[in-house]
Amino acid sequence: MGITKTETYTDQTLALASIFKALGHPARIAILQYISAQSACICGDIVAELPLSQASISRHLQELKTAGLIKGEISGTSVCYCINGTQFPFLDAFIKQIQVSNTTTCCP
Amino acid sequence: MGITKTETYTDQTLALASIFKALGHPARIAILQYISAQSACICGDIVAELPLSQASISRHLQELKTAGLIKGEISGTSVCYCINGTQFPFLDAFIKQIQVSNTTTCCP
DNA sequence: ATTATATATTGCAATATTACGATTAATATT
DNA sequence: AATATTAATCGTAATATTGCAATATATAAT
Repeated sequence: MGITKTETYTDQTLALASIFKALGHPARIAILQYISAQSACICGDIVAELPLSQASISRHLQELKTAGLIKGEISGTSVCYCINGTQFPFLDAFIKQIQVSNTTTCCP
Repeated sequence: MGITKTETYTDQTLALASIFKALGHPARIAILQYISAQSACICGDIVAELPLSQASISRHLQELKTAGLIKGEISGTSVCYCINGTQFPFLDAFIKQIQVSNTTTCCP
């Protein structure tokens, strides 16, 4: 029914899932890659770069911000977006944790 | 509109997004963690472990398998699931790539 | 062969996501 | 003050996801 029983999962599991969910769209991957590719941070020319409307980009940026993957600073009439690195070690740890078990034992 | 213009993104971007999307649900995170927590691989007692119906678990397992995150081997009447480690270095590389840019420069 | 067990698949219904156009809010420029 | 620019928000339509019940399939045990 499209409902997820959030109370039955640990906070960590829910947090991981929500961050990965934010990464689970090509537009948001592309936005992250674009922001990270510039040495300085970028404002609204992400709109010019991607084949999406300004409204759609804005929504994706909002989702990335909510997930804690980017920060946005208002500078005059434009907004400067940058990578927020705080969540990535968390993701990294999860990936490593899963990966390690793989190398030890698996199906015979 | 729920449509994603797949032709406008690179294959790599699409691949990353689809793997992250598969990770973007707490049930699937929990399934991965459960499989990896066991030293040997596990069959259908994932159903006993999580508060979801057998059908729902089956769907999630299918999605994880499609994303290349797990493998399933039939052994008699049960299926043995294991982590498929091939995709994780790919994810790891992406995360590192984004993270690096963060440390160099960001909003003043 | 029949029954039991384990997993997969299918067909819904409820909910969420995605994207767009239009509008709004806020700051800059003239 | 009037206009332009930038970004967020709202409303709407199309599509996808999620989860359950029911069913199907396949192997094991009796």
